[in-house]
Amino acid sequence: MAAKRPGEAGVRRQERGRRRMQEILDAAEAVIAETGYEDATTNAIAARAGVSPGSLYQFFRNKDEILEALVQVFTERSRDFWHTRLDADTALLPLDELLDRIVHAMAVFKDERPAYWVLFHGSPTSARLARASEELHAGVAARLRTVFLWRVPGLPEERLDLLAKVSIATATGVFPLVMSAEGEQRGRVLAELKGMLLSYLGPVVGFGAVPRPVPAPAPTPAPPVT
Amino acid sequence: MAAKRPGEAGVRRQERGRRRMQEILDAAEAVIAETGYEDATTNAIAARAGVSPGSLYQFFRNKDEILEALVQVFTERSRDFWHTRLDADTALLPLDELLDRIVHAMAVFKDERPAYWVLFHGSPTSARLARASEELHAGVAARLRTVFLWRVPGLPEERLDLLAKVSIATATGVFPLVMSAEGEQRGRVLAELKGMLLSYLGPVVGFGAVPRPVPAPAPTPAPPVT
DNA sequence: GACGAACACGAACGATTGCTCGTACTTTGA
DNA sequence: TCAAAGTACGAGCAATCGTTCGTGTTCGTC
Repeated sequence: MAAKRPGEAGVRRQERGRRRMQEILDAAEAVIAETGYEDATTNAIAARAGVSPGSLYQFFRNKDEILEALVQVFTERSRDFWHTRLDADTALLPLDELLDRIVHAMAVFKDERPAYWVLFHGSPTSARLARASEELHAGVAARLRTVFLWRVPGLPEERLDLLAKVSIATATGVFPLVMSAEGEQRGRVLAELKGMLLSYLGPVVGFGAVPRPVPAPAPTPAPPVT
Repeated sequence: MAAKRPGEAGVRRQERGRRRMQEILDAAEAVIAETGYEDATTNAIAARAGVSPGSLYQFFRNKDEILEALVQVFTERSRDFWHTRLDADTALLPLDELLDRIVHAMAVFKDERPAYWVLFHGSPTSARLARASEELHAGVAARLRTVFLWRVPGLPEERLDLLAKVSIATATGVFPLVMSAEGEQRGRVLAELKGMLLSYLGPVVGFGAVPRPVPAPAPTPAPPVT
């Protein structure tokens, strides 16, 4: 007889089980990257993971719970990614160079993790994905706020939030255009995106390099690096 | 016995039939607006139209053909909409005023035709909707190119195209943010969008009002007004 | 008024999908 | 060593959805 509900707390996962969960999440990522979330069948995910459909439900209560777990993984991964790429020194660079790095990093991350992009972009027309993308956006927005704050220490919370959100929304909107462009054209579209963000952000966070304002302790505590 | 395949050419539609087709399209629009395209059931559309599921297939071969027809309707509707709102005189206004009208018109159209927005925004993560949104974007892009050309007659085709596409992509990206904002905040986000487009487009198409360049005949033939 | 075509109905088919269930093997811990 | 819990299987259930089909009604035309 089955002992306990799988998603419930109080299930003492064995080593083998934890490995399986990871395999399933990896499979889900791959399938989602190929077919999109709505078309990613639970059976397809199970097959991709080399596992029977039933086993899938030993670890996740339903399909949505897989999405949730994946979003959590991506949130952490994205946080680490941006933390290493957007440190205090980088933030103080001339704005165009900073944007260059950000936009370039986005492209890299997108190529490396296609499923991330699917969830990150998850359109507002799909209720299920809307929450996932919101969560992923929030993670990036938090980092952007910190970067902006490094450049302009006095910026009020509300303004920071708006700047970050609008910047992300812009990039989210333009990026499909970037990815659908071929060869040379892609660079040109990327340049437009950078130019747009530059002229939008410049007047607020400054175009040039920013001098170290204070030798005081860091404004935000460093997160644990993994 | 059933006479002919319904979607096929050579079906002599009666008055009643043409009315039914319109009712079905209206129903599809309403259902899509409420649930999104993927979740818009053919049965739900039929029920909404006050028609049996079978009758639906008297007029459309399958669900995708309904989408196609709807896209076509929207393309025409959108063309008329922007043609009346973005005429030659409007195009020569100071840029910030022009943008004000464009962005405001978008919001109006979105409120009036929620389903249009669903298809227009159709994310690149859904293969089916991608084509639909591309088609709708193309329609708006054509009008934007004309507007830009009115302001800067010498602008090369390629540049025009890029400007139009990037502008639309930006608006597409930021608009969900606009619509999710409440009350006062919405105006603030809209202002950001306008500011961004202003600083992006200004250097190319000019910030101020544009004087009538030539009293020559209109550069594009006026479309038939309905 | 009669014939064919268009219109209309709605039960039900076939395919798909998320998920369950009965069963059996493996690991853990006492 | 042995029972309880964890892991694994895969056939198949239940529900949904797009679509078909047999039948009956209305309309256009002569």
